[in-house]
Amino acid sequence: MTLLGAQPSTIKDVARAAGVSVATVSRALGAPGMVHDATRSRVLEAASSLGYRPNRAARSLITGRTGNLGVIVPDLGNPYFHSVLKGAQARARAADHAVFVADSEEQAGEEASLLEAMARQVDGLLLCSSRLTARALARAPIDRLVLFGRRVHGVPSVVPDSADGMRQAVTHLHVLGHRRIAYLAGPRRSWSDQQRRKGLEAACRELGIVQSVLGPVSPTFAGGVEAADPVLASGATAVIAYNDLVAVGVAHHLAARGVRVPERLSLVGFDDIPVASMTTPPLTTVAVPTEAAGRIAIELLLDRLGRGDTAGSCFELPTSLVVRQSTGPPPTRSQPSPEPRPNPRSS
Amino acid sequence: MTLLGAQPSTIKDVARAAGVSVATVSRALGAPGMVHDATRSRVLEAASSLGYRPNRAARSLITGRTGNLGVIVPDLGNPYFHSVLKGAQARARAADHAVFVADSEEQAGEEASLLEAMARQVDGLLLCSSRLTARALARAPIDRLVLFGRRVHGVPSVVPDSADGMRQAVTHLHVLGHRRIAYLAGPRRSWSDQQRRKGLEAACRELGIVQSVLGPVSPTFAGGVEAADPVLASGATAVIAYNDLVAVGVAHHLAARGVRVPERLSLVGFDDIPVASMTTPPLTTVAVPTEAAGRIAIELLLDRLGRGDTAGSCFELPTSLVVRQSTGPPPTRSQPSPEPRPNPRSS
DNA sequence: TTGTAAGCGTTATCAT
DNA sequence: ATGATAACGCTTACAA
Repeated sequence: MTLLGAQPSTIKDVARAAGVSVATVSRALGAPGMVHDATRSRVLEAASSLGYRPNRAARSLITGRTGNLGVIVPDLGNPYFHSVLKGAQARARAADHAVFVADSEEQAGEEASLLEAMARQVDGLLLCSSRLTARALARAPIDRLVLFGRRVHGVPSVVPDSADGMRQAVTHLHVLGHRRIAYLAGPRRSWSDQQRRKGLEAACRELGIVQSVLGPVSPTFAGGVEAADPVLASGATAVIAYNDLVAVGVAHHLAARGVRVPERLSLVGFDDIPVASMTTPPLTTVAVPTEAAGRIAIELLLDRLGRGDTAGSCFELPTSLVVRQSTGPPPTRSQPSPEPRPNPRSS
Repeated sequence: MTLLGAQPSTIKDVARAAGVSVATVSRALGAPGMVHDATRSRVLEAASSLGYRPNRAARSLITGRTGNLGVIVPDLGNPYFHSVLKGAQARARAADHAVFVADSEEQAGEEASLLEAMARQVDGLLLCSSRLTARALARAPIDRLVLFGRRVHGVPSVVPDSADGMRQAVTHLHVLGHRRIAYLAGPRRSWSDQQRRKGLEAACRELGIVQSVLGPVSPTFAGGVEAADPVLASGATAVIAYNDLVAVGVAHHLAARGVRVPERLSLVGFDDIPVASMTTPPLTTVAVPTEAAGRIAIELLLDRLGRGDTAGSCFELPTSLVVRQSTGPPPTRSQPSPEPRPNPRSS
């Protein structure tokens, strides 16, 4: 038990207590193979009885390692990143590394400044959905980087296979009978959005589906609310949203107008964040294994710190369609749905 | 611009470039009043042209300060803590401190071990909704602690005024005409739950309202789903849930059974997490200024590091009722609502 | 106002 | 297998 106010004991104290030199203590702890078994157990006992904890600063000063990892996300309030963070944190802690977390507020400038500030305090950095240009990334003040949700030449990365997820979503809708699908696009510069568009086009071409792209909209609940009317006007019988937040926004506005989902319009989201299963009806969505992503990204980072031979590697995560209740067959002509109520937003 | 691969420059390099001793460089940066103006500007120029950044480990070794703060939350996946974290992170960064974050997975044991692990690496620690006993807290391996969401004698803390929030909620329901209210309680050991119960009892006694306490339930969406039927059976015309997650769970199950909110039952949540405004109908809830809480908690912590005279202080945050659409007048006898559909969970 | 030098706690190098 | 000792980069007495 740690006594309050007592000075933390140092390696010297342990050495004295065990009757050996500090070098031996250091070895007993760090390179167990280099000391006699008997000596080591004596040292270990002394250490634990004194409650000895190595001073990280001192260690860092000489090894050049901090034992810290950093994670930068565009928005700590976005549920999509929570489980990435959770996975990252868990994996890092298992490797006895602490995790710094910072929020770039969706701004490239802020991200760059964060990068600068953290570079010296961490052994490696995980950048989630980085807003930085490939150029800026290449001249980052730290080269032990791993990217999540973005692929940039020469930087190891973990990305969800969005294109395949999109293919699954489109196929699901096709099987249900939909022939006119709209995609509610996210930020134009978003790498994920580009992947989703590619997947959409490929799948629609293959299945002979008419697709239209709406947006881009803000990748938020509010963005979805605003897009609901245009979606309805587009004539599509099903809409795939850039992400769950947008889909939930669309569903919310549709409910307020008395438009039934999925009877009148089928709705698919992306990411499978917790709220997707809490709405009425629960949202059909393309799940991304974000917690695993966080774990794997840190794994990659730790690996890179060790041998550093994973420079350009890219780990592609499988995505999977979670079918809930926001998708169904398209409305039939013989069984028309009631007229939508007047738009509550313009009243 | 930072060149890749170049060794980071040290205080020695700066001293050489400026033609002064390392001590002068150190003072120019840390105690501007102790060096000649001309000298200082020469040093500053040299430092910036070399892109000098002090080595935190070396500084820490001598000052005993790390420049880091830690935040421990019970669950990184719980939206309630996200904005606390966000506020904390922002305030810390403004004070040039980095933030470690860790997830105790709702377990006191894990929290204690995290505390142990982080104690030496941070200057201070913010514990959110700590699961530790007052005893364990008192003998923590670090005494620069601030608590959020809990009040413990001798430890500075930031807490929402839940009792008052509860009073506002009860009053709101009373004005609408409700005379039988149920409270869906959270974890028995939760400090917040105890506050809410107190507020409930006081307000109900004052207003002459019949109250009943249901639960405790798990403070999650699933907990709410499970509690929905008992709530309905309780005969109350309005229910206040331990938190928004529970309220949303109740609403979800009620919707599936065809029970209308608020026509048949009024529903109030706690916390005002983002999902509260995304449901249909949007949730009436007691808002807690969590982001401000994070900022203030860090403020308190920084203050404590400086002079250390805020030992037992407690900052009580105002709460405010956000009236949305899940509350309304109680159903009248003359206008009975339709029978609920058979329970979908048992079909 | 400035310089010199002694440490901070650890690991790593070189002896033994 | 073990010990003595020099670094690591910085702050801070103490001297000048």
